Amino acid sequence: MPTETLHDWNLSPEEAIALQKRMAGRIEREDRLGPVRHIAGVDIGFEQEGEITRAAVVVVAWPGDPLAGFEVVEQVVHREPTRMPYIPGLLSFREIPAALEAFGKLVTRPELVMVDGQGIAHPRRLGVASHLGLWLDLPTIGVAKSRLCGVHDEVPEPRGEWTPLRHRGETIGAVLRTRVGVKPLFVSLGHRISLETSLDWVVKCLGRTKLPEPTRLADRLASRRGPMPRPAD
DNA sequence: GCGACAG
DNA sequence: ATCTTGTCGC
Repeated sequence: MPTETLHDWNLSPEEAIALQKRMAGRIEREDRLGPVRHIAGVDIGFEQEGEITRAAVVVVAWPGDPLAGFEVVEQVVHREPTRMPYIPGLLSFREIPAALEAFGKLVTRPELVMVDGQGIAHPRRLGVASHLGLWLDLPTIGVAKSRLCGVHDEVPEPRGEWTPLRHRGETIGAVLRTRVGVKPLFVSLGHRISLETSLDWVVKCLGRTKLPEPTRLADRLASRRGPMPRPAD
């Protein structure tokens, strides 16, 4: 019997692609967010040769000091059998079911969500951050460590510098230098937020590492790596 | 047809 | 994503 938390994610690649094309039209690319007091970071990891999917969500308080370390308000983990293989362009169908279950365990309702993956910087403009944003009806930002599609110039070295990521004649995101001498981040709006505001939040949440704190914390929790020692001031 | 391809 | 050893730099 279907329940409200059980969705039909068992789609063929063709059906999944058709669904993405339909849902992409519902993505809001302009700011529609209220006061931000909590920011959630989401990431997925795997255990046992990929048999188990592990979704992690970490909620931090805003305002906070990324260099000193944000206050972690809540963090949850959800494990379940992996549903489908990784297929470029269809990542959300592999990761979102587990992510939604993890969000269901949250007591706090974040006002902004950062997702490990692309937002609209996707062939059909519906990366995992956008897809999750629609399901949660929350503002989401896609924070990816590498490129899925699009072209861009070289990014200037200084931290905070960025260059547009373009695809088929439109700007779909930004390639952001978060650390000097380190591969840049691919930032794109997920849902209910503009690219400019997305970049603003990612930069504001930058600590000493390549990833913004919410995503870095979720990344660690998802992969079961313990806390990293923070160098003394 | 060929290469590229988030995690 | 995950696995894994050595290496570079502050």
